[in-house]
Amino acid sequence: MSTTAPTPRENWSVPEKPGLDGLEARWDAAWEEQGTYRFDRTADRDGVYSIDTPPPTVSGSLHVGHVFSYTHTDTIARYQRMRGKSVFYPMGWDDNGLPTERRVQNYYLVQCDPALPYDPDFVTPTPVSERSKDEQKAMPAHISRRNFIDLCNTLTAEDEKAFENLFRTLGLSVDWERTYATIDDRSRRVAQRAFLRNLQRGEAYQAEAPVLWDVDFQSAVAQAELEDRERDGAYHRLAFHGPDGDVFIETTRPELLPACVALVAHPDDERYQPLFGTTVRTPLFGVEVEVHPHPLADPEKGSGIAMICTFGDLTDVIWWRELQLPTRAIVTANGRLGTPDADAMTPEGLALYEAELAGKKIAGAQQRIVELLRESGELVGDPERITHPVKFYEKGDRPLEIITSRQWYLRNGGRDADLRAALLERGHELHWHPPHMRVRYENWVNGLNGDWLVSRQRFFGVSFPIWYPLDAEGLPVHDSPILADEASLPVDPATDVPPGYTEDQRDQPGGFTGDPDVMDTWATSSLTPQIATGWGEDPDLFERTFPMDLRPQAHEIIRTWLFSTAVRAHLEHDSLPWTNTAISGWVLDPDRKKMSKSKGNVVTPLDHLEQFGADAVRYWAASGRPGTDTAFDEGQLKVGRRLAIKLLNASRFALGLGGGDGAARATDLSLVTEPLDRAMLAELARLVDEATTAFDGYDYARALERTEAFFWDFCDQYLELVKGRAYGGRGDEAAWSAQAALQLSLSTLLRLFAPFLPFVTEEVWSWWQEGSVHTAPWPDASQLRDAAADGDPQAFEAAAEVLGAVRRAKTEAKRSLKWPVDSVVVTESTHRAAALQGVADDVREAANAASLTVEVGAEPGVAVALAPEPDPA
RNA sequence: GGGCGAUUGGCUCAGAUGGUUAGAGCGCUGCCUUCACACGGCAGAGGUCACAGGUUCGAGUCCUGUAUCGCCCACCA
Repeated sequence: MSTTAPTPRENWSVPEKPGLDGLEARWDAAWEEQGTYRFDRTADRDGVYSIDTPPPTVSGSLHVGHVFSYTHTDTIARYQRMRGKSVFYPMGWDDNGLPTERRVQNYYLVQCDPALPYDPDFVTPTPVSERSKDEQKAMPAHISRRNFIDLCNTLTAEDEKAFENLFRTLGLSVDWERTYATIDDRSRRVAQRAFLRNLQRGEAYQAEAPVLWDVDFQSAVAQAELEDRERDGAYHRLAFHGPDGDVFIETTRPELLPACVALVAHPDDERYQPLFGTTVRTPLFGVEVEVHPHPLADPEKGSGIAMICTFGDLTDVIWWRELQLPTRAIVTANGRLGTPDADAMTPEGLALYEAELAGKKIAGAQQRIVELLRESGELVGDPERITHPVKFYEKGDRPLEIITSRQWYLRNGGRDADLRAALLERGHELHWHPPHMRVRYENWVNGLNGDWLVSRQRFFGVSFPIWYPLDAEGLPVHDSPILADEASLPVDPATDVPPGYTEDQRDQPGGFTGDPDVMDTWATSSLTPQIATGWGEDPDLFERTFPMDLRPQAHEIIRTWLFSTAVRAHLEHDSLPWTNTAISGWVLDPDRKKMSKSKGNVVTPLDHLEQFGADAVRYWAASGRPGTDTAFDEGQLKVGRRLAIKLLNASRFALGLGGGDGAARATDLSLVTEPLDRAMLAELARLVDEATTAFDGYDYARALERTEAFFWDFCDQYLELVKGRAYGGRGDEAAWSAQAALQLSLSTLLRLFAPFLPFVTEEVWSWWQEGSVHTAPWPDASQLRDAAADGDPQAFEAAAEVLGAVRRAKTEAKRSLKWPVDSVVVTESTHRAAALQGVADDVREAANAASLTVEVGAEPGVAVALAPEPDPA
């Protein structure tokens, strides 16, 4: 059973001079007022299409990349809506975490000091950018944690407004009544509830262990947040002293010599086999360290024997753990050398260390220890300069250190083969668009080297809903944490009191203390499906929307966001969080570099929206293939704008016929009798099939490209061919056929374009149709085929070819296109000649020809005889 | 080191399961102020489909290798 085309109104109103200006504001307001994109929660799960919209980091800048990928998702949302789904399309704001903290610090020039008490009279500072030059150079003001969080909330509220404005102008069909923020109460409640359940099922645990540590942020960071950066370094050749002579190792971290706990070489390395089990003395400090064999030691690297320090890199951690070595940590949380374990050094070594190295920053310590080693003769030769990859926190400025601390972990398969296999299987269950992106997920899962470290030593984030009892000495008993009741969530353990205690017991011996940490931002973001669908908050909504249909996101955060979300849903619901994921590419600048703020090549989208209009910007974005990086091209904006204008004008023509009296011919498809009209509709039916297939496969770009190609052909060929007849040149019935075909095709084309050009299509729709084009049904090919009946696409093709030949003849003769033609003689094959015969009158009229004859022949061709120049006399 | 993707006219890109003279748009050139559109229309020039082999009657399209670019991953002392 085919759906019929929407019925036009009785009275049409086609503007004299249609334009694009102001459409965004007008229709955004109308859609808001009419609730066009409101989620209909009476729909059951099968009738719903739910989208796990990426919450943009609101502390970041508005970026053309946002426009790009959010438009892709919006085209899918609009398509699904027109297919009759109730689209659940919320918007989240990611305002939680370090980027916000850092922005607040810089914006207001403040620093959070958790030791300070809350100041209830605190006044929001003037933004730095509005201060005088002198004031800008002032030191940051120290403020309490709660005041700091207030500032974070103030600033993110402003940022969120800017984002919403951008997205509204862009025409995202988001349900703006369904927004959330990753720091709001609901998100915090969900994050804390999920964590408590992880803890109760044994999926979350705490451990005292070496962790990667950013010395500037003074926080642990997770594997997923690392990046390698090439840095200059140098191999320093150091002499260790053994009973049978010196042993030489090479190191890029000589300042960690005081933290050296052993040497290590490959078990098969004959050069060092005699040393295994013996001890050697470290340079400068004279500490006895044992020489161990271990297969991870690479005989090819350096001198083939390495010093193990606690801790220079992740390999050190493995060796330390597997060889059960002692700990001699010297790097402190703030990136300076601290006090070593006195037992681990000779008295002379300790004295040297304290006099020369203790308290120095790492770089200074390295410089000084190299001087000392040179003086003692234990540095052999000159350091050999190299560049090598060094691990950084992706948002950090200094290399990561490894220090030992107590942290919360969440199991993610990094230490558990079964869980890892289950998560790989989830990756197979998920439908990836494009499919090859799954490999990145698998690479990541297979490369995990530990569980997910979820605690951060920061302030603006979701707290752990945990307290610890304090023993008689006032020390926390970490092994018996006090958990919050689910009903009390969200809690802030710094201000809320755990069950069974009173506030006056806080931080008192025998009392309690709150867990001071906050969760990793991904610990909240990994729950966006649960947050958006009301898990544990609104069971009815959850039932109708979870697991969600689509997760759109960028490829560089497959390892973080996509993976962590899959982990949480697997643990909590034993399911995928969504059935599809659409991975968008990046926007590149014309030099094919990824656009980024630091490179200063970011194009701001607001200017382009203003200059070219939202539909044009969306056109450019939707031309980017799924998962493909796309160069920013202002030329495409012009093309998009031209398309939108063309749509206005072609519509004005199609609807303005017959005196613009609003004769709704499209309701009576039996009116379509002319072969040309039927041929065009037959091709249009094919287009609908193609666009539908493309959209079902999440290939919005293909749907757009095909629709656009058809439309230009429609304008350039069909409209010209049909014009005379549509005006009534050959009688009412012939005109009605054209008018009905025009109305049907326009209705179809507007709906095919609606996901891409929501403003101009809605504008035209409003001239002659009831309701919104965005809630109209997606075009139905079978209805078009009914109207096309015996329509032969070849008739349209042949007509266009002949018209082209006539135009060429006129152009070559430098005549205007309306120049009269005496005769056109077409020679064609039998079938094409027959097809052409049926549309000959349309072609003759469009060519302004006195006669047109079609002959059957072996040599196809078109002979055009132009009318002669009129006699000037 | 492992993997993924890309390489088509000056530029930005299409070319699904291999099949007639490789397509658009921008830019360029020329013409046309035509009653939907000068925020326009019509037409034209312009391509050894990165390179080298191979499969096939036939390859931009499949296979192998090479090069360049981008990205992801990896326990680089």
